[in-house]
Amino acid sequence: MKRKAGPDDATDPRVRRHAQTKARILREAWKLAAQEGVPAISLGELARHVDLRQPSLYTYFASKNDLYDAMFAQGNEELLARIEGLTLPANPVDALKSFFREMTAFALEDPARYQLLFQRNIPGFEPSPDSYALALRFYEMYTRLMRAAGVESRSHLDVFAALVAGIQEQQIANNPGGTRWVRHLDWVIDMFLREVKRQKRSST
Amino acid sequence: MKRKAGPDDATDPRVRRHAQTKARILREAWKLAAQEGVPAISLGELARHVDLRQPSLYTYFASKNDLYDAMFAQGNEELLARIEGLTLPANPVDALKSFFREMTAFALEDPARYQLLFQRNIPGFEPSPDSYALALRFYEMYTRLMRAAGVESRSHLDVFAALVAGIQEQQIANNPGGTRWVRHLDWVIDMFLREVKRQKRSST
DNA sequence: GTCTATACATCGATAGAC
DNA sequence: GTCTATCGATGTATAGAC
Repeated sequence: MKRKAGPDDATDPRVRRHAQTKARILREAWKLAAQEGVPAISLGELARHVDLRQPSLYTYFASKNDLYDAMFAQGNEELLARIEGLTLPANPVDALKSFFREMTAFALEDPARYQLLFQRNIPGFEPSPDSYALALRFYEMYTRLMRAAGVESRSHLDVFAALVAGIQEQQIANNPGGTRWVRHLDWVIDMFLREVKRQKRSST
Repeated sequence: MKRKAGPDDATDPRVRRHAQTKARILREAWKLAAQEGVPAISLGELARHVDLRQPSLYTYFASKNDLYDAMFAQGNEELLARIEGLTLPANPVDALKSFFREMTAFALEDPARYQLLFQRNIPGFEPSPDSYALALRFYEMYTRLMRAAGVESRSHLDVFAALVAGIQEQQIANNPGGTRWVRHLDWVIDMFLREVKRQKRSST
């Protein structure tokens, strides 16, 4: 008995073409975001770059927020694929360094994407629960690696994430393309782990 | 011989009134910024709050950028007044902690002001040279105190500023009104100074 | 110095023909 | 699915009367 093709059937050529155009729009949206920042994307400009009229975009995204949400989800998927694809060293400290090296490379190669995923300044954008779940998966990986390196408390997790974000943000804002800040990440990690050990020692 | 009153003469009642109205506009602009963020300030809304029509604002500010610049300068002057008004402990480390305690309090009491002064995300705003000179004075104070505490290299100054900014930004973004991040500033300072000492020791 | 009126631009979103 | 046409709102800035 032949199954009737639903709107999600990837073999339906109309569905395939729809998905392809949607992907093309997203690709172009990332390009625009890289040039002028995510908040500066306008649907009119985006439509011109994909050879469509601006209202036609609404066939693919119900609203501008929907477009942002698709970008947010895609960015998180890219990040997760890269992080989960890493073969991490057995040594937990080295694993942590590899993790952050990869994450920092990801941040620097597309600051707009980093802004969308981690700074979330974009006015009027709120990620959907489904997209946000992807972001949580990254955070869980972070906590797991930190725990393996001896960092357990929420305070320490909070502070360390803030320190790393601070370095990455200064790098992107003040020295794009360089390494003025991020080249110090390794010793900052060592410094922090030493401090955690020290606090544990002195609290007993 | 009586001096002719120029347009800067503070005794000229018209000049005084102009300055007062300008100050009132600025006060209201800060209020609006605190509510919806600096970039969301619109001249129309601002005019309504000071009981003027929107075009009348152009008597006081030549453009929106001029308004931002006046806010930027005023914010920096407030910060400098607070910092320079501190009676700092003789111990350089304690002095550094006092300095950052005051700066953090300043940041938390008006996140929009902090954003304008230190994050500078505001689209289309570029501070004038005069205003920027104020920001440099703050940075000089920072370097002076750091040097007194044994931190000399540009790398260390860079990294530490990034760490502090990271903590402050996470605090503002994720826990406004709380102390989830900033309550750790003191031990982060200690940790950093210890690390600098350690690096000096091991490099000889 | 303040006002009315308006120019001028940009933007997101919808209606409805094809 | 794409288009033209348009709505409706918002925004900065200017012209010119009073």
